[in-house]
Amino acid sequence: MIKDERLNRMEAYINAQQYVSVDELVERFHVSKATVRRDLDRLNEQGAICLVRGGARKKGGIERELLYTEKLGRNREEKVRICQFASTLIEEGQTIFLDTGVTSREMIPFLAEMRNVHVVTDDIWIATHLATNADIKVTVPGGDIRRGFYTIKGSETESFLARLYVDIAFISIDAIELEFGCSITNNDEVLIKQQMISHSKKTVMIADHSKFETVASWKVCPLGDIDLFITGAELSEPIANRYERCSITIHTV
Amino acid sequence: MIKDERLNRMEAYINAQQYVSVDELVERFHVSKATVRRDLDRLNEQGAICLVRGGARKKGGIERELLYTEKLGRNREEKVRICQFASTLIEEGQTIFLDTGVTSREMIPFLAEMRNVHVVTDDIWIATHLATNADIKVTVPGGDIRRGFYTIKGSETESFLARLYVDIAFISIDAIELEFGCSITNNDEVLIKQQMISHSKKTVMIADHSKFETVASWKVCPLGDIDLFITGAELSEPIANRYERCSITIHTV
DNA sequence: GAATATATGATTAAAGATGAACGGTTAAAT
DNA sequence: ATTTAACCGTTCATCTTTAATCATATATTC
Repeated sequence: MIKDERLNRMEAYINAQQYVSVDELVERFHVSKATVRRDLDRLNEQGAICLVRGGARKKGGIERELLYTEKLGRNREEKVRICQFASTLIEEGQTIFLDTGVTSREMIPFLAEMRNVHVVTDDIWIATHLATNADIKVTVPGGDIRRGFYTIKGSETESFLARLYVDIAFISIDAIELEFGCSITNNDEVLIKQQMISHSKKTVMIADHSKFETVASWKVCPLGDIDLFITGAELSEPIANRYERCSITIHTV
Repeated sequence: MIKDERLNRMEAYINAQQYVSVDELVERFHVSKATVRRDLDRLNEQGAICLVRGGARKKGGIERELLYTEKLGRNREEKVRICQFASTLIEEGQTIFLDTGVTSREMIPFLAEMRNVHVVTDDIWIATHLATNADIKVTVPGGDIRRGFYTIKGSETESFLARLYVDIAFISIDAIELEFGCSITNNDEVLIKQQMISHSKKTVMIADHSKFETVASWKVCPLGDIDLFITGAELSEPIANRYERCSITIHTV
């Protein structure tokens, strides 16, 4: 086994077991005590575990896992704010559609705190994480997986969503512009997004401020189709005002 | 094998395995250490993988979850053997169904090395991992997620699978017994498994030896419905023979 | 077909990782 | 308080991995 792999597994093992002795690790990883100690030292330096006499102990809290995701993606902190507000719109007993995308992922922790909510999502990454962490009903449409993006797509997806009507559709988008409306780079998802926009009591767009005043290849809908845009306070005042003047509702958080 | 193909496969293999040593790659691709290193360097430059001492690691966060199950799962090594053999049954251009379950998960690395194969699975954990690691077409049925098990189920799933016919269905099961046949503990999945068994040219059961000679609550099908059972060599000779005498085909690995 | 570029495998020195041994330290048992 | 056993850190010899160089083989280009 590669050293790096051993370190990773050791960390995972310690986290799973709460506490492990050096001898136990020697057995499990087939290395000498000296090496185990060196490994534990290293994990300790990284702040991954807690050294104790005779072995190591799991470090309390989730701070490390957060570090991972924190690095992922631009404007993550803004996305969290957007989703926090978005989640307050959801009421007990409602069915919501959660569109695929990295912004939508930030909804997971807030959905995890809810109970009587039914989430339909075309993102298997989100579905998988909701299935693990949340105690709510999760449904996915059928279809083909778009590699790397975890998106379910295709005719099967479209016919599934055609039969679905939800209370709120949370849609994410690549570009927002007054003239061209909402647009995305991938043609495959146009029909799906359109369907969810028309098959929902309320359509909410979750998009960080960088999406405004840009245009992508494929038009999804005019801005008027969206009931509410949620974006970060980073969106400049003049731009926001210009949209408001065209009767577009933007909520900045 | 030409260089470009080797690089592609190497990348897929590393992504599927999480960690791979230089020696392992030397074995697998029949090239020298020097070449493997050069290949890894190149993949690293492209940002496709992550170099570590002794080999390479999948880029991005290591799937901790996989590492957990790897250690915690019973008979994992046997399951790997079973899946390795099972994967050899798949031919170029075929569509296969891969049933939900921990055994099925071990198919992922072998599927990751294939190209022209279409996988349909009712397990979003498997779908997510194939979407990340493998370069093959993946399809999921629509339906509700069974919490903690990552299984897609419900009437939507059933109607989807009713419209599907595959070359090989790889089914996993909780219990196998001569009289009662194949059975599972969860009623929800009975119909789905039945549908896949009848809607496939060939039905292959992947089950570790501990499943034999046990009975679970819900009958799925008689043993005769299964074309081939694959299990570990741990299955005792007398038991295997008894099944063979009843015209049940068991392949032990 | 010759010249050039690219790919591969062998060799080797330097860096890194490992395991054993030893002495000092700590914690528990008496 | 003393003893005892386990634990920890250090040092050093050994083995593994890496990176660089060179020679050979294979493709490409003109």
